[in-house]
Amino acid sequence: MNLITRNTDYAIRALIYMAGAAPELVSATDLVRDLGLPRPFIRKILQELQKAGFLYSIKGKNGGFQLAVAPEKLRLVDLILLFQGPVSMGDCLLRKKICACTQTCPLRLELKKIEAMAVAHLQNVTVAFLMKG
Amino acid sequence: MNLITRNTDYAIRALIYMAGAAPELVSATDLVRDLGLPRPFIRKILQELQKAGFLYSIKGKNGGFQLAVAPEKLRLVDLILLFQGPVSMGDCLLRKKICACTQTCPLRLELKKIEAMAVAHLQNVTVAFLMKG
DNA sequence: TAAAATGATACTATAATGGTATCATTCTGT
DNA sequence: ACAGAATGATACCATTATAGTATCATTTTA
Ligand code: FES
Ligand code: FES
Repeated sequence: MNLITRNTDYAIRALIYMAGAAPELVSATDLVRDLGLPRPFIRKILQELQKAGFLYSIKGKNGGFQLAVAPEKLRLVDLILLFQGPVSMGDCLLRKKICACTQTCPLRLELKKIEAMAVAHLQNVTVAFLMKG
Repeated sequence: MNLITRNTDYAIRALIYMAGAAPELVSATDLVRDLGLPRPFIRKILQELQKAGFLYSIKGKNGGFQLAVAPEKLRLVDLILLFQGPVSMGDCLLRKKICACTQTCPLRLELKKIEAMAVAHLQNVTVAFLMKG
C-alpha cells in the first residue's frame, strides 16, 4: 500500500527539476534525458499539470514548461488530489450505499483520525521544502 | 486510496462478531446470515485467520471458529499485515533497485514519518477497542 | 450415512495503475 | 516557405492488485 503513485511521484520530480531550472523553460525532452522518465508518460503528466494550473506552457520549437505557482505554494497534497483523488483512507467498504453508522463506527473514526494526521502533515510538504533536502 | 481493503475489513467484522458471541462457536454460515458477507470470500478469510493463529477452528457438523487470541491483543495492524502486507507508504517508486538516496530523500523521509504515525496509531486499535464504540 | 461444517487449492472477474501511440497544432530558425 | 521541435488532445493497451468463485477432500455429529 503506497501513499503516492507513480504519476504523483514523477510529477514531483519534474516540478522540483523545473523549480531548479527556473526561469528557463523545461521540455519533456529535458526531463526524459535528465530524470530518465518514460517519455509518453511524463508528457501526459505534464499536460495534466498544465490543465490543473500548476504549469505554464509554451508551444512550438524551444517551447516547454514553467512553474505557474511558487514552489512554496506547490503542495504535495494537491498533487495527490490531482492524480489520485481526495485522500480518504477511511471509507466504509461494507456497502456502496454509505453505512448509517459511518459517523459513529469506531473503526471509521480511527481511520479518519489517521487520515487527518496524514493530510495535516502533507500540507507542509511543498516543492520548496523538498528542494532543501 | 484506502488504508484497509475488503478482506481486512471483513476480517475485523467477523472477529468482532466472534468476540461478542464467545464462547459459542461461530460458523461461516452465521457470518453470512448476520453480516451479509459473500460466503466463499469470508470462508477464505476465516481460513487465513485460522492459519495465522488468530482463530481456533472445529471441523464437522456444528463446527465453527473461536478467537484464539484475547480481543485486547487482536490488533488491526496485525490484520493489515496478514491481508495486505507490511504498512509501508514511503517506498521509492523510481527504480526497482532501491535508490541510493532512500535514507536522505526528503520526500521518503516525510512519507516514512506519516507511515510511522499511522502504525503507532493502529497499534492501539484492537478488536476490544472497536467493540466498545 | 447424510448433512453440515472446515481445509486446501485453483480459478476468474473487475478495477486501478502504469503506461503507449497517434495525430493535430503551434512556434522558431533558416 | 518549411522542416523540425515542441505541446494539446485523445484513444488505446498492459500489468497488477483486489475481490471475489468454485471444487473437492476431510472431519464430525445426529
Ligand atoms: S460499518 Fe459502515 S462505517 Fe462502520
Ligand atoms: S528518489 Fe528514490 S528515495 Fe528519493
